[in-house]
Amino acid sequence: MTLADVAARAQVSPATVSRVLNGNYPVAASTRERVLRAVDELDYVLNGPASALAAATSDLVGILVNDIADPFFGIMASAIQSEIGGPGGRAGGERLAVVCNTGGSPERELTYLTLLQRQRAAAVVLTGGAIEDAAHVTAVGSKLRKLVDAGTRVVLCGRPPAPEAIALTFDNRGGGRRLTEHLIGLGHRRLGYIAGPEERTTTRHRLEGHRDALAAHGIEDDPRRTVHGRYDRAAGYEATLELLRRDPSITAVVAANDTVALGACAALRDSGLRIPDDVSVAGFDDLPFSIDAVPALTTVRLPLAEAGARAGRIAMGREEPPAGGIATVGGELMVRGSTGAPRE
Amino acid sequence: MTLADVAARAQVSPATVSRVLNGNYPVAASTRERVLRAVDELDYVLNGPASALAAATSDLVGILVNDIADPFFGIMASAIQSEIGGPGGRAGGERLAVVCNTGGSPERELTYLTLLQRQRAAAVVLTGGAIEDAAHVTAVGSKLRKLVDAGTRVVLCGRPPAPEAIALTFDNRGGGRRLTEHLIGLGHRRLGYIAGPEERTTTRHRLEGHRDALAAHGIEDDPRRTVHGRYDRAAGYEATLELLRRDPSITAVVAANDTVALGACAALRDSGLRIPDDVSVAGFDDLPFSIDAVPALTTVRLPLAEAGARAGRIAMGREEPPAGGIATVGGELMVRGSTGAPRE
DNA sequence: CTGTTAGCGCGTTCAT
DNA sequence: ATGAACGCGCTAACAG
Repeated sequence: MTLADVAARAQVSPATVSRVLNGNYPVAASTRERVLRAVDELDYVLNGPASALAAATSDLVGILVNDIADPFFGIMASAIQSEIGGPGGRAGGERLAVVCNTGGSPERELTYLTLLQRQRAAAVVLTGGAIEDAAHVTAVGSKLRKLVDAGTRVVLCGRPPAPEAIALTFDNRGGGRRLTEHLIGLGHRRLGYIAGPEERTTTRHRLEGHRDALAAHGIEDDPRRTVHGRYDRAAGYEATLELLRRDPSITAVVAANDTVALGACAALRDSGLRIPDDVSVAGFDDLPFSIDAVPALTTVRLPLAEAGARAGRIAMGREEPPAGGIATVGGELMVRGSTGAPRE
Repeated sequence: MTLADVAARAQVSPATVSRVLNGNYPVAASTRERVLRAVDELDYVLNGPASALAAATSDLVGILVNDIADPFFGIMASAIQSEIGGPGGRAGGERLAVVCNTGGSPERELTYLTLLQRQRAAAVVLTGGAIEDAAHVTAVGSKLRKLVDAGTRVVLCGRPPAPEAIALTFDNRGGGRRLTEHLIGLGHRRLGYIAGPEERTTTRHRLEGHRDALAAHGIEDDPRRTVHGRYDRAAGYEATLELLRRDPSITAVVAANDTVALGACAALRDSGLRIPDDVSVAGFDDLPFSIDAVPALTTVRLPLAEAGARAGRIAMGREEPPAGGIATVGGELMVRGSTGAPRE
């Protein structure tokens, strides 16, 4: 079943069928009608690889995420996809917006980029924090450059800027600073910090913000009060127990994100400590479940859906990229019940 | 930059380069070495559309989900992808496992299936509940049949069986029954039920299980005690207020899933009711956050990751499909603090 | 507005 | 074990 079959049935040339299907060319209404009817009767579906080969472009758009099971990425991916999925692709049809889960692995990130390059993807959106390993940064950078050179639009969303691409970057440092300042303002002086994996930019920036705030208020940054772990609940649980072991006098725990904060809350409760009476807890991201924690979680809201939608539009060329190719998206401090004044 | 360029540099024919890259054919070790070096030096990347066209197959595998921002789907998608992503694709390389977010829209589901058909996808995995609208069921069915006929492997994961495909289906009905039986066993007689969207199979099956349990214990199924809504927190919140309005004497609320249950908890708290002292609450799925609710949520655990992994392996042909093409995956009742005996 | 022609880059015969 | 030749199905120039 090929274009030629449709053409024969509709009594036109294959080229005309192609023009009808792609809609990028004037075709007489009556002809179009006839062709579409033939397409329908034959149940014809365009051969994607063949058109991609002939046209040297494809309808595929890749979205790379670090962890698809984490709503942080799910929300962004959903927003990106909704801006891309609509009509406007080749073949009068839709684009195939597609989410690739790297699982946080540098190798898989590169593999997916290669695969998308191989498919001649129309655009690629990379989301979330990057790995800071020098070799990997170089490798990704050169991959992105090749993609850009090949005509693929590359957008970073919630990821630090890179010279090769347009970036919408989150103000993790500023958010981290304001969050810790909020706690300091409440009177806290001994704050535990649960950071994410060491090599992630998100981890580093949020931690730097925290330290900025401590320094600005003349509070010593005791390294024993910082623990690194994964961005998941179990890590938050473990890290909190470790923090309490190292220094039972802490009055607040700042977590790398909301998921980790939930683990921290569980650990505190299991240790017989009340929130926020004994220990305050703060998260980051403001994921949907954060407001349901008891007490509700103080956190920094990141406009994930808005940023994702914008990244999607830029990737589609439907919105102007920001001046200089970089835009910083700020977070908003959400003060809720999980933080309060320290015990006496 | 094409195969021919690599061939020239390696002093061999294009055919040989193709054979080295695809590894499906004997090639002298020395020749292979030379070719691979040329590939490396030229930074050559195979043209996906061209190979797919010539070979009439592609490395693309599609995973359809109803809501990518919902961890229920994220967890399954992650497991599926991890089984697919590995080596074993064409071109000695990896497969491009790709997640498509339908957002619960029938149109987008069909669109994505067409897009994957157009790309000549190697396999497609559809996850989660299906829409019961007759026209849509027919449309999807015929689409799946065409995909199967075209050589695409189609697997359903957490979705009711269809004649066109292999299915791993969740025992939603049994899980729903056991959950409600648990509450009845605690002494509850007036149970509110928050169901999902009307037209979803998951909704219907869970609700049927609930009703089975009521009937088995001679409890009248008062229709005023069932409310339908979306599978999200806000819907759970609203629905709970509605249930309380209709019948303030209910002693338990069973929710369509954990996310909805969290909304229910919030509504009960905001209404001044204690959980489980005044009203018990139960969810479904056992998503990671459910254990962090206060009190922890009684729910039915579905082995999402295991089922996803198995679906992925079947889609790759690395595991035998179940006998008869259908396997039912059971849920496990997790009794936690959110359910208890009714007040006096 | 429509038909004709010539590739797009690769896999796969068929030879050797 | 390797090379030559053909065609996969479609799009894009170029005519008309």
